[in-house]
Amino acid sequence: MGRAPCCDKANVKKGPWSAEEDTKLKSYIEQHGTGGNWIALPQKIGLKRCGKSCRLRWLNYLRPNIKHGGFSEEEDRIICSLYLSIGSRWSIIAAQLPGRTDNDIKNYWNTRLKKKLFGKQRKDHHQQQQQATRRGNALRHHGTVNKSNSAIPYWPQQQQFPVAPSYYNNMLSSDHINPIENLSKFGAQFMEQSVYNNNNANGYGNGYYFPLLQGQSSSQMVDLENYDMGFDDPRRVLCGFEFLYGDHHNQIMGTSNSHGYEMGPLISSCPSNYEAMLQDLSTTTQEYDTHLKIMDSNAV
DNA sequence: AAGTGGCGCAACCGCCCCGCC
DNA sequence: GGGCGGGGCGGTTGCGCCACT
Repeated sequence: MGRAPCCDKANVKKGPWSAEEDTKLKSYIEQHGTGGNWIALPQKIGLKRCGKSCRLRWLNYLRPNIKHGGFSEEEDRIICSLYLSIGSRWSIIAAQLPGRTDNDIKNYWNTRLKKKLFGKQRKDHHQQQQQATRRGNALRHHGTVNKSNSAIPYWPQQQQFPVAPSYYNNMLSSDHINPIENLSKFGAQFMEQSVYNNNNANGYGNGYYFPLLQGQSSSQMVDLENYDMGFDDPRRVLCGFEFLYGDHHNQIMGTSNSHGYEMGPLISSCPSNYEAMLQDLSTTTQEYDTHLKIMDSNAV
């Protein structure tokens, strides 16, 4: 047996709120507060709405100092880093962004930011133009940007490497977070070790994964024997995603010892089919190098 | 002009948490 | 301690708008 509904579903109005309903709800709460009981609130005001609906309307739209749309780069960055840390706990993320609601951030993530970060399959130029036009129109329609911004290009395409296998999770004591998977989602690049060194003479076999360092293209070889940069080496960055390592830094990046550099355990093992996944990638190394150059030129 | 598909957003649904009795 | 019920939350859906065919 399910629990009783919070209101009489047959006698409540659903769908978009009218201006009159908004006014009623807003003026009442501003004068009397919620009274600590949302369920009873609509009856007091004379609204044929579910209490939960009233709460949602107030929190997401009517309460003061709410911002809609127009997310800044800084807000993007905060959302991304928090999402990586805590996942889809939108209320907590929203608490870090004054004026933003969890619903707004959730929508923003699902409709735009996710695409920006995950990238999409490469589409032909025509399709990208189409999407840019449509998005610009949509933004104009909702009044979030002015016309001068309507021609902003579609989200840049992000090179996608397959995510690390889930059994890495077992190697983490704290929680379910899989750093490689998450870093990959956010654009961090990992290269299969055999790309750099095929002879395995140093004890590293195929199927080991290196973070692709900033400014480094997949065509550049890395000499494992001399791959001994310290933790403070400025080259040791993952295209700007190093701030996302958190507690898993050593597990990803490994440690230095008297023999030189050792990859972290999360990089130094993988299932045999991972290589096959890599081979299935349609994007070639050349395309990726081009992508890097574009990123570099955009960064200037 | 009509149909179609993509997109973004508001709102709903249903589950879980937690305080109260 | 256990049940109840309101609040809170994340996932999902519905709808309007627009461009394109």
